[in-house]
Amino acid sequence: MAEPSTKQHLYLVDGSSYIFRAYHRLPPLTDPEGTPVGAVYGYTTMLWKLAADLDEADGPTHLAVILDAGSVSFRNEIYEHYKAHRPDPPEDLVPQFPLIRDATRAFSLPCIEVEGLEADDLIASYAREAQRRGWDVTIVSSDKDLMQLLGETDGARIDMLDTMKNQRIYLPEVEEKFGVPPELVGDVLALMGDAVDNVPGIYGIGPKTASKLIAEHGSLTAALDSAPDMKPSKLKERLLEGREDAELSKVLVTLKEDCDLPQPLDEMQLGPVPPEPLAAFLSKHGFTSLLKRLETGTGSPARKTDLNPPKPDKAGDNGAGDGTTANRQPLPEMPRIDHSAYETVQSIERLEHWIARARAARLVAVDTETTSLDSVRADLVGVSLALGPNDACYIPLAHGGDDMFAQKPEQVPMDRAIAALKPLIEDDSVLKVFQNGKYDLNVFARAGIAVAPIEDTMVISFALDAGRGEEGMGGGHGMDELSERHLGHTPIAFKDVCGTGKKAISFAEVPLDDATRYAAEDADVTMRLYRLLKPRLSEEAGTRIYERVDRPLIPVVARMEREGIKVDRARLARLSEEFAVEIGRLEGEIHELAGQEFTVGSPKQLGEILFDKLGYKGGKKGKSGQYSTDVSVLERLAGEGAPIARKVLDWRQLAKLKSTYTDALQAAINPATGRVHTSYSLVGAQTGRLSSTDPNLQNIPVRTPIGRQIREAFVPEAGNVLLAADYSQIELRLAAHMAGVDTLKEAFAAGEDIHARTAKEMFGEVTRDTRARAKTINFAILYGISRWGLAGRLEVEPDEAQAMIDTYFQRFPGIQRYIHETLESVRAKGYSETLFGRKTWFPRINSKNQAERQGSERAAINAPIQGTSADIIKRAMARMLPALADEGLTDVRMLLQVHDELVFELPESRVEAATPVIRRVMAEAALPAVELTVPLGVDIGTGLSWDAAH
DNA sequence: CGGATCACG
DNA sequence: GACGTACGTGATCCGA
Repeated sequence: MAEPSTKQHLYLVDGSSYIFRAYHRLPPLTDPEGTPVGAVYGYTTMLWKLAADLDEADGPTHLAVILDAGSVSFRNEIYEHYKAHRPDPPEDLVPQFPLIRDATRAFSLPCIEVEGLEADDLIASYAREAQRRGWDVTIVSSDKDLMQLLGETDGARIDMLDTMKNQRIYLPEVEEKFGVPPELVGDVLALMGDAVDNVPGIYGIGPKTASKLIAEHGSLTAALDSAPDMKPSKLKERLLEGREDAELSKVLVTLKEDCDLPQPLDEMQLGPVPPEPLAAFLSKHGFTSLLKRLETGTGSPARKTDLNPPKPDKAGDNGAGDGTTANRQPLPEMPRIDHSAYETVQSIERLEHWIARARAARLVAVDTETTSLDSVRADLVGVSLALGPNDACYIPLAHGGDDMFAQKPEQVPMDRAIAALKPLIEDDSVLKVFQNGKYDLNVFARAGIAVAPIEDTMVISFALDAGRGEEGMGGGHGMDELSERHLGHTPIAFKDVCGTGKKAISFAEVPLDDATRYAAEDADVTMRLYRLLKPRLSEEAGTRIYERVDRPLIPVVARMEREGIKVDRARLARLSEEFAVEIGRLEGEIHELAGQEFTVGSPKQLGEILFDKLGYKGGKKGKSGQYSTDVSVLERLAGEGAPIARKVLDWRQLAKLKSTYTDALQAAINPATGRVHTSYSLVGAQTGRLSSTDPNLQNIPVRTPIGRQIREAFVPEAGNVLLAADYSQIELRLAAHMAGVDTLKEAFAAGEDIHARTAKEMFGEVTRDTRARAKTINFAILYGISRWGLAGRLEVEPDEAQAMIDTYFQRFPGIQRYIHETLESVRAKGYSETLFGRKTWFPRINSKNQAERQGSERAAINAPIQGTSADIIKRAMARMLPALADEGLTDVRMLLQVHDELVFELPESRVEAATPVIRRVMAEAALPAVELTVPLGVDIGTGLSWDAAH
């Protein structure tokens, strides 16, 4: 081996870690074919710069790219959880992994990966080998694990280069970050752990403590050995308890420096880059500025002798499905979205053609375009259909606006199109796939079309992935998010087509070519999502909840939205006025007491008035540095004789009622129906509950007399009544069943007052006070109790609260076991389950962050109970109208759902007949799937307002 | 646009 | 080095 005349300098590029960082720092570019290439572009420019540094003083003479191969390494044999909790890479990054290899080949650079070895290990081994030969080495990465390698041996130096920050990393930088020299970095890492790689470290020891300990004792072993002699402290306990974790972690973070080297160092020599494959690559992905530079030779990259000839490129055809790589979630074989493949259907003949094809396929994705987000007000503008990837069309129906004299584009007349589509959309042998089908059902309903049968990708996603969102990755079920996550594709944004804010235009004004790209793409994406998600239902046990609970509910909830509920506008207006007068009066008094005018609605100003100006005691600032002025604080001040506090409380109540209810509800009345139509979200709450928006009719006041006046404004049509049916204590009943608490089950069976019974068990006697406390404790149990939380609510010391919890567990054996078993199961599986099989995911259940973890634990205790209750009322809703119809009660309308309550409107004459049916359907809603060991009680009332029906 | 507050189950 | 104590929602207002 001849000694080189000048010093050799090997650059080792940590390709895998680079691409993750580039992805997050660069905008989401796509190439001409629609493949996301933002990270690849960053990677390409980096290689360009490195290769161009060939003749620089400290530049590379040799260069190789090292990649991770696969997701399992020898470290998993040592520790099965290693890197186990890494979120899957973002979907628009996945197709870029194979392109990294393409880019490297385009530069004719060696690209090295070995199954079972991480890039870090290969880098370490190559670096040491080069160092032995007396070469300098630069590791192009910013991975802290690699900092262990830095330093100089026999004049051969290893350093790092962070190209993103354009920063050299050497001993001072390591010292600054870890407070120790490179050879001790591994020891620090072993103590502190690494949440991203799931290296445990020692629980409760962070970077600060870890580097302090290692710096002080000189090594991990010495630090651990020192523990027994330390004076008693949390740290001492943690060190003693965590010794094994730390030793395991040390093994995990130690780099393997003696890997077999698949390609000799000499072959990594860098020379001028041959322009040919590079030009082809740059042009394919639309990197035009680099292409221009290559052609003009300005700053052209260097090249190396061609030892790694590019192979024929197959992966590039699809950008996905290249199963060779860290691509752990291979995309299905679908061609990329191609907007030019879509058809604009402008004649009845073409429409008939598409309808015939859809019939033959028996499966079609459908999407409607309208004038409004409010499905009950929306007018139909067009319909899109998709039969398969890129096989989609858009049928414009009302483009050109409603100006009768304006020039309108050629389109099938609305009535002819509706007449042609109706038989297809109503055909029970053709499955219609929607994304959020409830919306389209309402739109079609207004056009006189009753859609069935349907599938809904949004609802399927919810059955599979509720709660699954993690840091940096959305967990929603909207089309754009699903497309990003599952297809790696960003659909055209609505705002790019219609604009936003004042300049926004109606979809009816969008030119047909833009409209077609947008609308047909939505149907296309929906069909693609369906193909991907539907098979997962059976693979991941989602079929039961989807088919038996959520899917049947879609048309039922759509119908409830269309029904709406009548509100008495005059009554609300009167209330608004009364509230306004009272608010004005209180405001004057508050200003008087404060000695100045200020914005009463500003918690910031109020806090300063109360605690700084007026000098009341006990002001507590939160982390925003602001005094808290919430009810509990103001109640306390009022009790301590601060007259202003009571007035502010009254002011707040009225201001809330006026702005959120009396004013807003009047504005929400649909002029066409004279009723208020809420929109329910089927995927809003992670537990499976519905949520209600625009307006929210699930939080109409009920707890105070003044608030209940608002309920009085919810009324039936003349000759009708409102009927409210609610489950009594359903969550406590379910808890008694699920935890198998005999005492509670017996009490429910006997129809006892459950809080009173709890009081008797807990305190020996039932008084107003003990019953109230028992009620609080019952709820605390459902929500995942902590002694401090309960102490705060009951205004007792944490010790006393703990004693009550102990008593509760003792009196109601089963509860503690339920909590323990639920948590164990969620920790192991990652999700909780309801009695009907609904999953809720808890990605933070094993978090190292205590607050985060405990939060997840409380939610996980509650989710099966709240979720089972939601399943039950949903089943009742799906059965309700058919059950009533069976009794000839076709004029009962189901209007609202408020978690454990259903509200109906019906002719007064029907109350007697309907009441037992409603009661039976609700009480038996769990059957036959689940046989509960407690009865479900249902309270029913009727009246001429929602308030009176209670 | 986030925080504070408060309406509901 | 800390931390923040009850589950699940949505609407409104203030103020940066």
